[in-house]
Amino acid sequence: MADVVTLDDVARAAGVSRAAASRALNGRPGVRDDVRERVAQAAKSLDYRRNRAAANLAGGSASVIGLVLGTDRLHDDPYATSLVESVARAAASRDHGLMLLMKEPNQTTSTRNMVRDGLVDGVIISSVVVGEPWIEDLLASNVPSVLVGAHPERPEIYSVDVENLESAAALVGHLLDSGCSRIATITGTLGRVDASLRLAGYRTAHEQRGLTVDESLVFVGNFRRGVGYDIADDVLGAAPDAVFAANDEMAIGFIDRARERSVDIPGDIAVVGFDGSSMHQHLGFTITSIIQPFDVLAETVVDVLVSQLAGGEAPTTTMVPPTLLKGDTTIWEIG
Amino acid sequence: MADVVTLDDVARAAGVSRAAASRALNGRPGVRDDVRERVAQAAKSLDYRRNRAAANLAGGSASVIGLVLGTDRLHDDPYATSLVESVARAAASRDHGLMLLMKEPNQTTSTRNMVRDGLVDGVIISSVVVGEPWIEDLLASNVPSVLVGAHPERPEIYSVDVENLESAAALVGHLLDSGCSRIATITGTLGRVDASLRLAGYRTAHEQRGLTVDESLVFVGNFRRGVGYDIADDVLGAAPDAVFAANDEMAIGFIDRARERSVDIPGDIAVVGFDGSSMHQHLGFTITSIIQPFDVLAETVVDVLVSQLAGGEAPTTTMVPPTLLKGDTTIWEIG
DNA sequence: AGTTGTGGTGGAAGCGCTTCCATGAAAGAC
DNA sequence: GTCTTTCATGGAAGCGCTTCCACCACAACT
Repeated sequence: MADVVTLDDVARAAGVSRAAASRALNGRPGVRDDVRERVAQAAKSLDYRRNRAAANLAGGSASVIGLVLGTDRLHDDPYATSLVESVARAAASRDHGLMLLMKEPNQTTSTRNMVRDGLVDGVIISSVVVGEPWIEDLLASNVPSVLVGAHPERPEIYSVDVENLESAAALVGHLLDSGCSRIATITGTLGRVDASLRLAGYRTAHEQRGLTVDESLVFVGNFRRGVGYDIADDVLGAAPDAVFAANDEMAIGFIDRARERSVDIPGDIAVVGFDGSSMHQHLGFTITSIIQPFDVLAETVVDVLVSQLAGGEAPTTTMVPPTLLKGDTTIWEIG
Repeated sequence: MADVVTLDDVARAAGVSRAAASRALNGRPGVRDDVRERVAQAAKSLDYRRNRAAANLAGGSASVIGLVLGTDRLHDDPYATSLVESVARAAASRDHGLMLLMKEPNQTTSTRNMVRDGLVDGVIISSVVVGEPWIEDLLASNVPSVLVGAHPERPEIYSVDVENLESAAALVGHLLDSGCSRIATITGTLGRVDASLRLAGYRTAHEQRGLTVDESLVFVGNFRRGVGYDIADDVLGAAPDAVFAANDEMAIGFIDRARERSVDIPGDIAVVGFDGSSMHQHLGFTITSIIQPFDVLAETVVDVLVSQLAGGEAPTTTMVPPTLLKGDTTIWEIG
């Protein structure tokens, strides 16, 4: 792969030792400013790039982060897909590599090994998998890690999150305030944090208004579009005047079935989702939803991890503000 | 990160030198079988994992492959999404890491640098980007690489492909043979190899039957669902009795619009797509299409790359057989 | 002037691995 | 029985980097 420019070359060109050059380039203290400048110049003019494998081996960082996904399928999981996309972008813009660590049949070994093998400096973990043995195993190995999505039972782990509970409560609250009284909900995969929080938000909205949740309006889903479709008949049977699906995918599934049965949305039933993923799908309509700001989320999570790697500090949990997407599946007052 | 088991430990436990242990573990010649066995035992019982950064630095391989994507968006690109998913799985199952190298604003540097930085042993490149400067640059740097999708002008580069042209021709041929006479086509992004080949297949099917293509039935698209929708009015204006969209996404867009205009599919117009991605989308119907066998494709492409890295040989171009998906958007004879 | 900082600097060690090369033992050839 | 060939084996070098530590110069104190 052609002649490689090493740190030695840079040091020589700058007239300093390799040690000084290394410090200069890595922003370590103990280098005079003019020397630092001189080294930078030399590096640039030689088109130097540090060998990350060597840096890593010598105790530095390889500048590679792993993204641990709680799923092995991307093709029907807009949330995971958007996360991958955004994190990849954010990592690249910070000159970090992104290693994709998907949940695998051989998860136990695979992901853990990538980390053990020293290929990855730190990991970003989708919080939905916290609690699973292979993740606990990973966390126990003390790799620097940041969760996407705070985990209530693990407040000590760094995390970046949107306000699942509050947002869900606001969304459902809006429905209640605009006159809906029988709001059904299709939950996400129970046991997943985001699913629980969104369900909790649903309950909170009711409680805040002194209302009691009719438990027969709570339907258990799994975040997949298919379940939204399949469960729609049951939901319709409960005669709700609104539906809060824990993500847009299930909302889409529900709407598909409802329309097949000639139910008017939002006329007969208002529908709200979560994630905002309906926006990208050219459905012909958009679902009222909470938009996960994936780009901001990803940039933040990468920044938190990178600063953690650099030994810096950051708030344990960083919140990212979500946005309300006023879609076509609810009725909005004029103005 | 706890105590790390090194090759030295393994060698000591097996009662051999580090050199021998290395050779044994890497399947290099010059080690007696019983020794090889003993080393393997020791490694297993110590739960040894080689440090890939060190291996890489020392001239070995890091067992990391890069996946170079021709897009920076996954969320509305089922093809890219499926590719990522399948390649990640295939790589993991072969104990290789997968570095995601998306096309970036700073593509020129980013991807190239990851490779230069020695983080990646070889790359898998989506052939759609061959010809772009940053890719040419990458190829010129002599990194072992394999294309997903053969590139007609670069037959010398290893590639794995499905028969785009032949499959498209078969699909369109089927429409012609079943009585359609005005088949419109919505092409992919012109300039992309797969788009050209599928269009060529469309023409070939006509030629094979001594028919001439009515050029007013050729509509230029870009593989996105939106364009399928937007261009639908024009397409319908040409009064076709069938439509061949260069991928399922555009077919979906077209169908959405056609149905809004109360066109019966497949009654009034038969529609065929490509990729088979409609399968995963719970649309309520499936589009007659050519299924890209992503898992097979991914495994093959990873295998070709890995064997290339190992210095082995492979056919320059490997073809993977696609499958016909008999969907609901064309009419099939009974039986 | 003598002493104690202070902070920039380079020498050298060493991260864990692969591979070159010299060594030595075993096996075949004369 | 000696001489060569073959092949497994271990010693040692070195991949490119970071960092420890000793060093030195200079400034700021008694």
